[in-house]
Amino acid sequence: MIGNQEELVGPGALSRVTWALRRAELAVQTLKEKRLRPLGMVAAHYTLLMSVHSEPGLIGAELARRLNVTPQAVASLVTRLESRGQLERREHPRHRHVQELHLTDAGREAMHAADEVIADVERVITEALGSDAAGHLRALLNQVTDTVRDA
Amino acid sequence: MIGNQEELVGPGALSRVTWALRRAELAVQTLKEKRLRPLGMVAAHYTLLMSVHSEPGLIGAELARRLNVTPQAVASLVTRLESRGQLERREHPRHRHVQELHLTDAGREAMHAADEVIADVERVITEALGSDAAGHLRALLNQVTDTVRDA
DNA sequence: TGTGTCATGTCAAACGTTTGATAGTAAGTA
DNA sequence: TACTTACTATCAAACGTTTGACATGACACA
Repeated sequence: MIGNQEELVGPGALSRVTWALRRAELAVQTLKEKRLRPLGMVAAHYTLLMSVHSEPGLIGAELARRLNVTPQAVASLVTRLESRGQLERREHPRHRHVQELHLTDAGREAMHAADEVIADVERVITEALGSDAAGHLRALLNQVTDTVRDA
Repeated sequence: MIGNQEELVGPGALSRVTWALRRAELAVQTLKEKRLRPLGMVAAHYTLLMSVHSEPGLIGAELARRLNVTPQAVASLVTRLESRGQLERREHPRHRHVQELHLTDAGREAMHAADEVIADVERVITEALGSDAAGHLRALLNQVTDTVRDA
């Protein structure tokens, strides 16, 4: 019986859910980057701008936790976006050396342009699957996230 | 109407399938790394060993394509795994300066140990979802991959 | 028999991230 | 008030990957 399992290790591993998950995420991410490139933007920039847009005044450390990256990575991105005039740091009203992040008008504009591209990618997927299956997929993915998060 | 869409950009973006996909993949990957660390291995090593195991004699360039990384990244990993004695490069019988990759006994052992960990992560997920939903999820993910790949 | 074309593998440099360490600031506590 | 404790932000170094360029070797074709 052990022998059977041994022989199935190879092919079995390639048909795992986590493998399909990795491939799908990689494919989607690659497409996003490709579509975003003409706008002079990468997915990480879009994600950051979108996050700040949906929660204005977010601070760097909190943003790092939401995006699952290190604070330094956020700082690096923020510095770049700030130098482009798309994002600005403001002093936190209560904590002096804490910085709130806010979008500038240019930042909002860039974000909306990028969001159109991302929304289109989303649309391609949901149309191919059907809105019913797409909703099901989203629910299953969220369940995976919750399951794995406390494992 | 445009106004309505504008206001929905923020919250809408966070409920997208591609967002759920990213979060799930990130969570799964993080768990894998955490479980693999005690074995002195990272997910990239496991993936490479598993690929070579399932297709012995694979060459570097082909491996790079399968894993969606650059040949240089593969070479870097191969060099490390080779120095650990888990992988070996052999001269391709027909093409002299092409290198076939083969697992050593130590490599097979390490791969199996790692696979046990990965299989457990997979099991946690499939049990939480039920094997029925897990199969459905895998099918949906593959459909996403195929859809996005030629878009 | 040359010759062009393609693919593999390697080197070097640039880039972005993580890890580790440090300084500054606010809040809770003795 | 003084003193922890916790959190934020920043600097410096290490690490891994990508990008670009190059040499080698095999195959197809004139």
